[in-house]
Amino acid sequence: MPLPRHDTGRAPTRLEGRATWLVGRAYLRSSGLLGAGFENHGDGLRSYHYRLLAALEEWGPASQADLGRRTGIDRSDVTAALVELESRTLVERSADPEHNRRKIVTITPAGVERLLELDKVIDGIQEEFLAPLTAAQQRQFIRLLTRLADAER
Amino acid sequence: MPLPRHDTGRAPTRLEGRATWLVGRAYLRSSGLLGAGFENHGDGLRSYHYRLLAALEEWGPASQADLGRRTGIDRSDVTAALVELESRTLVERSADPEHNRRKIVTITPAGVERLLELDKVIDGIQEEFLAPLTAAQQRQFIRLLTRLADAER
DNA sequence: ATCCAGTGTTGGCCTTGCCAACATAGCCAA
DNA sequence: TTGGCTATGTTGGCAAGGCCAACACTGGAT
Repeated sequence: MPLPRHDTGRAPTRLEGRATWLVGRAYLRSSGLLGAGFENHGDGLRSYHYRLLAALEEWGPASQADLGRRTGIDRSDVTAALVELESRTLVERSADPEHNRRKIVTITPAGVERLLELDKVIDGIQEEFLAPLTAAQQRQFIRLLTRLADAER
Repeated sequence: MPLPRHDTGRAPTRLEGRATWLVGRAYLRSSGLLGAGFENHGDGLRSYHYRLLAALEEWGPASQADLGRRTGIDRSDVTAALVELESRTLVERSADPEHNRRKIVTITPAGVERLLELDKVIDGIQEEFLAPLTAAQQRQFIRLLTRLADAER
């Protein structure tokens, strides 16, 4: 999958030291590893699918709108991803009996199974991604990163 | 300036703690801030333009192909960005006398000026981005990030 | 003289995150 | 009860960023 090159040459020094630049490069590596992981072991599923399966497994059945709100995925993208998941019987969609427009989405046993497989793959990628750091550094990195990721703006 | 929402709800817990997820969120925040900065003070220039100006200022005149190799930007995108920069007279392109097909790109005084302005904007964004961390944490974060960003794979 | 590698350009593709419009369903108030 | 408001799922599209392929050249190397 689209994995950036940056084959040759270093970036201009005014970029090299900047946090935003480094975060971009780290993200590039991260998403490269994830992309490769999904490609090799994901059977065509993408990160959206994983997120939705995880949400369903953790919070139980939900409407598509709820799913979108809680995962931060747009309604339209939720629809598309669920259609895909349903076609693989990893998920079931049924009409809400008390609200005919709404659909209740449920993860199937096969969906849970697939989710656990993906978990393993993704855990492996975490190790690979963090490999350049010692265990203590990894903990520290995640601590700092959490602060930054959750910041107000 | 596409800035993600994630209005409601936390992510599933299996995502929250993972480094790749956090890096993605941090990158989202980073690129959101950068996008806003370019939008407000960038006069329509984007990150490609900044990278090219920076490369030209730091390494001096270069051919487009060299520029692409050294900044990691695709040849075709280099062309498009340079056309834009040239139309604002931030850059000059002239035929290489000893290789008629090649073009030598040079940054103009106005280009340097614009670059320095953008530098200020981007420096401000660094502060904003790193604000949740103490100064010591910021140094540590950048150190760890550098290791991760530059890793082999 | 011929082939090959490099150069700039055009045009296209894919992915991720969005938004807008639509038809429909339920709800609340007047 | 009727009207309006909001919520829901769906379709279709858009934009930015990162790519690739093809093309017409140019200059060297063989």
